[in-house]
Amino acid sequence: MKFSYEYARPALTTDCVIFGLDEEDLKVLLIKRGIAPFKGQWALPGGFIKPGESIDSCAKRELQEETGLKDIYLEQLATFGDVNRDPREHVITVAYLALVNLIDHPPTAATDADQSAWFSLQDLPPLAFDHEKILEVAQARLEGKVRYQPIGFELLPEKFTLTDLQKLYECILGKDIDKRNFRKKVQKLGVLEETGEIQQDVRHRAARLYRFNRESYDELMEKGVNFEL
Amino acid sequence: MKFSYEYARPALTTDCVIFGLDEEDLKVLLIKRGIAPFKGQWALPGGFIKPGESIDSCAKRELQEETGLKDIYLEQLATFGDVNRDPREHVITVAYLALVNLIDHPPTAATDADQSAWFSLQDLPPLAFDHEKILEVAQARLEGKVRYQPIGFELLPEKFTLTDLQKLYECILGKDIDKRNFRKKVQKLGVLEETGEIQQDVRHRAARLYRFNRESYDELMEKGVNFEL
DNA sequence: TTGAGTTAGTGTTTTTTAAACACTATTTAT
DNA sequence: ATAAATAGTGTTTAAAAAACACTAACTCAA
Repeated sequence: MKFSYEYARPALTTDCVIFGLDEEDLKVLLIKRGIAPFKGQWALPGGFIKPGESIDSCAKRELQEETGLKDIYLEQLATFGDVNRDPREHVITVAYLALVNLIDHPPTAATDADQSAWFSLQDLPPLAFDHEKILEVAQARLEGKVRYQPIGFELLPEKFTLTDLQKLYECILGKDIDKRNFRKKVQKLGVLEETGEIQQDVRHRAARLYRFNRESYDELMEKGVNFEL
Repeated sequence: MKFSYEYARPALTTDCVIFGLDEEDLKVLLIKRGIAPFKGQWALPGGFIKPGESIDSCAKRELQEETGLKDIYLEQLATFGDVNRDPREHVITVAYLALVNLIDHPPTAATDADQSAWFSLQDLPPLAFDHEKILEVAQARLEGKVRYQPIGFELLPEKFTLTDLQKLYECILGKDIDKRNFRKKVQKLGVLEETGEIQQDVRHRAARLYRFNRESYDELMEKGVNFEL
């Protein structure tokens, strides 16, 4: 008990909503809590901010410690500060939104004994704290984001087919998209380049593989797009 | 020094970027700091969170204490937590975005000796802390917001002309808009109703006065609009 | 009272974008 | 050879956005 203050201070944590695309499905990474409160329940990865640490660094550190993920897309989502969101005391959490592709970044086991697992958004367990609320906000953000920013880079592997990309949008928006219109629109963005390669080991006609052009992609990320579908 | 913790805790504040529309111009409300650090400099209104207070309540309370404004539109903007943003110690601030119309809510003097004043966004003094950064983020949010949500209710007086509304959009977007196209588009939203009244005391043809229909407005606010201009 | 000044108010055409829609091509597996 | 699976490709129609200029109503001053 070395740190004393004149007034009570709420504790501060970061939590991270990590979305990943797994073949067909948009998933979120959860960890099973090893300690109370909510011991044994699933929760968003996160933890307390350390002295001298910025909130961004805290989010990155916790992400790596608890999931092994690093150098992935991370943006601040919102801050949740209801007085009773943590049964122990007033804990305020800054939530982050992370996107990752599961092929290039398979998450490893957590450093502490917590288990981690990917859950489909349609099939979630009950979550600790107010993490269901946070997850809802994250989903809404992702759905909005997709309409004015390109979003594939973070969720897809380096090389992907146009069908992969379309499925990504269909997952996030939760609706079917016309194949021809989608391709027209996405090609017009000018962020895709053909690799010249095609799919291997598929038992049907192989699709062409594309990659993103990093420069055009970042430019679009900056200035925004209107990508209604 | 009654409150002790095992680990150091950053202090927590809220700050508020309050935009107001003043005749022709979008303005932001600043207060002159009465105490160190940055004594005598202009800053966003805000202050420390109190024990047992949620961050939303803190923002509302500070807003009223420092500017007299209450019951105005307020949304969470983002949280700023760089270690050195406050010279005293690590202070994390949750920033809020507020919108207010200056006619119906003339802000009163602050409760403490701080002065407050409206500044045009084109003509800002140097700000305390990282408040310039926060203001930038707020402007960007406002500019984005305007494209998918109706926004006039909070910034305009109860009755207003179509030209008032157009000027509001021109201020926020920083560009001229075609009068006929604007009117077509805004009328099609279905949130305006004629009051039957016209402007008084103008030295030219008087314009019709409109008001928002609260229900349709809130509905649009909920489900979003595409309002590119 | 007349004319100059000021802002209000109003439609049409053209261009662009979105939406709807179905068949052929290529490869694998049997 | 053929059935099964997915890839790939254009055109037509409908809707939305953009460009564009004049008349109307009122005030003020000569």
